[in-house]
Amino acid sequence: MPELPEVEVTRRGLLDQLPGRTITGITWSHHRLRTEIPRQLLLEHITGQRILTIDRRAKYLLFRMANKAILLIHLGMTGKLSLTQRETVTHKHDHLVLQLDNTMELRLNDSRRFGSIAVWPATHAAARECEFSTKEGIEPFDSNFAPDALFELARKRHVPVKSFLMNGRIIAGIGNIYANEILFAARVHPLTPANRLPIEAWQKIITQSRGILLQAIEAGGSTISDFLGTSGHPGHFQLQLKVYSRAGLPCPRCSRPITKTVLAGRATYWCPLCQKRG
DNA sequence: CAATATACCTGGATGC
DNA sequence: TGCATCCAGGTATATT
Repeated sequence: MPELPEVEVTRRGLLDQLPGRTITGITWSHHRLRTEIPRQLLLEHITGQRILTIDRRAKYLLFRMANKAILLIHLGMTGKLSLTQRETVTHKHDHLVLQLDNTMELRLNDSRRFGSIAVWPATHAAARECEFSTKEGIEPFDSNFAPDALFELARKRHVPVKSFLMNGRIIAGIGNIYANEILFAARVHPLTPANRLPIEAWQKIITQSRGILLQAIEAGGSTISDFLGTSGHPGHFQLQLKVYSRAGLPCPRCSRPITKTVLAGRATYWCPLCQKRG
């Protein structure tokens, strides 16, 4: 579910309320997420700590604690973080609950359990973060997300440009919904081999990536079936989607029916008239 | 090394 | 109503 915009919307929702708060207790489910919940590390390094701030890298949230430890949360496909009053009924698939020093708690709900939780103790946090960050791709809002850089990275890659955009080791934060939308906005055919795109096409992709992701953030993200912001409200960018999940419906630009295929296991949509192969 | 397939899960929609 | 099947926003790992 959550791509960069949904993770960023979650981060902003948390920033209103969490910095300055202390985590007074932690509970968890007996299930494992994509990885085992690091229960011992949570107890030792996060319980009793004050939250300084929350950052985002790729689709990960980094909770920076006063003791310099870092709590890392990934939402997977169905993860949602919510800030709720302690007495509010709990839900099936609540896997982590951070009790705060007021009447609230932060709950992680994730039905498919593709999310993950990690704790980096203060003594290793800086090194772990550095190591982690080098493995993640370029941030779309970073200045090094630039045409010449992408052209160079794509030089030896014959994969379709859509797979290239979705490769988190190359570019951070772009998942299936936004890859489809960005390529429509840039008028680039999703099956174009990455190494065949001229520098001008990369420029368009960059401009449209930032435009689409920003619009999506402002719209509170996309709620396809279950994404909710931290206060429980859905996003509404799904109402502005031009091609994603719109197979057979008219292209908003030219009215031709939107085409769908499956690429590397992921649904891929484009307008056969507006998006030409490079 | 690059590209693809597979595995990890639940739940909603669809079809019989 | 029940049951089987397919599909879904992600990513690490194994395999070609």
